[in-house]
Amino acid sequence: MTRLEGTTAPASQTLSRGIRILEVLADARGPLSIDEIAARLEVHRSVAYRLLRTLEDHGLVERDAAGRIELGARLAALAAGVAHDLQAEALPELTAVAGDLGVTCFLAVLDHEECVTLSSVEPRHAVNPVAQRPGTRHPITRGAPGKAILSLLPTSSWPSGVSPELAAEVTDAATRGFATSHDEVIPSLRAVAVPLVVRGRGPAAIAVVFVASAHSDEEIAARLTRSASAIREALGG
Amino acid sequence: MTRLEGTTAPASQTLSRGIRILEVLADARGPLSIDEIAARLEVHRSVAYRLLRTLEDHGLVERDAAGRIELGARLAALAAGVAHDLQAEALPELTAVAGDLGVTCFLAVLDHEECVTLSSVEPRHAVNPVAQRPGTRHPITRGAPGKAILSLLPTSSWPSGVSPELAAEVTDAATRGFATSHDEVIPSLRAVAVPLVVRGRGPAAIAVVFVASAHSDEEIAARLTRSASAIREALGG
DNA sequence: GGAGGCGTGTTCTATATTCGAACAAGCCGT
DNA sequence: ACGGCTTGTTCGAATATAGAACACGCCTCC
Repeated sequence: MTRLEGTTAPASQTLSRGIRILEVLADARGPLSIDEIAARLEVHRSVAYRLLRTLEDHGLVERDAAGRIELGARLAALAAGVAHDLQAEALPELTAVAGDLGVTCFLAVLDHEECVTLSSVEPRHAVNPVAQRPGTRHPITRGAPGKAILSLLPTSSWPSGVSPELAAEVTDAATRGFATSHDEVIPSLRAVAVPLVVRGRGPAAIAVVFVASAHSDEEIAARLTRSASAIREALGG
Repeated sequence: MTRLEGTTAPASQTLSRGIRILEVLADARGPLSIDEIAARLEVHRSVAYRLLRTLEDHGLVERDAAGRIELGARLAALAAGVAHDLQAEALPELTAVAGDLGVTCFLAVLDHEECVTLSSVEPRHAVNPVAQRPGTRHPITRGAPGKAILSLLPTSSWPSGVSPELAAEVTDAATRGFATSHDEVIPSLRAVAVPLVVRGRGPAAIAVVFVASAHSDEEIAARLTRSASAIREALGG
């Protein structure tokens, strides 16, 4: 097979296909047969078979009772290593905020043009536990944490298609020091987020989501800012 | 390079090396230079470079401010797809248990001979928030969730080197329906775990950890068993 | 009972892909 | 300016991979 993109950038075809298997499996949200995987990758079955064997050897995929393929638990162990020090320092703070304010509190980081939740802590009787599971992704242009991160970036690296309203909102967030969202990602949910910059690490944010809160946005933001400072100082940045 | 294991099992060398990069990075718990990665893999620098480029294209690794390599946030998104339905159904139950009993509650699954935490919910003011982060791994022979999972397996698939004491404890757990641990994984912490079997999926467990609890082990186990049943029924198995 | 579909797993050779050396170039300290 | 440390690029050789064809087990449906 001829490399498709082979103009300037050398890349490993085999590795890329292996990773695409993981992406396809994550996208499918359920087990897939080898043939289905091969069809989605547009490769021969024997190729998919050999790649899957290798992935299975490393625990990145597993087989269910029917012999079909699904993502392996080892991936969770790998993901725990993402921004390890940041997660370790943030988790106690997330827990404290969730407890103090009675809301879901989470840590999100920038990934290309998306905002990915790394850690999340729910208060007792969370309103929507599934909403902010680790791994949740949203475009950086939607939601409080995305806008908080956007307020850290120079406009030159903003994604294309940012509306004037959003731009105004982000500059507003930059001056206030926090971003909010209302009915933006999940209906009837509100969120408050503050940016978090740690030395040598990409832009991040800590945020809370809730249906209703006894506190004002400013009070919540002040609490989050305190935690963000604590995390930043713990990591020496 | 000659394939080392090439007796009966064909495997992809390139993909395997790419995955080993991720393992090395997770193990290092911090950013690594390309040369360091190449040295640990025992491959030429240019090989590591091309593999890293591919991993970076897919967002599985990123570069920090100094140009060094670390695990990418996209991994967290992939990990969210591991046992997706199980995690989705379990999370509300974990939250309820953590709130009701005031202890950390988590979901763990079997991965080869290890027990991997997938989801975890902390109560307010958790005693040791870092202990049960998603991705935490322990040998299946240590800790309450491991022993609960062990009690589901036939002795033929037990790991080698199970002591008579452990065997007795596991059979005891099988009859009682729950396993416990005390000072076993983390000093001065106790844990209670119940096994969780879902149709077409590998053995799992839900568990709690605490320094002290107002409830007896049996009461906690009964509460966990209720949640396990609810999860199992929600997944139709 | 046997044909036929659908699934996994194996073997094989040509060739495209990968390997790995040698080279180029930036950055920072002394 | 000089070494030492990086990252990034080029290119031929050769090896690991791609993909076809085949073998097998397990269903269903005629």
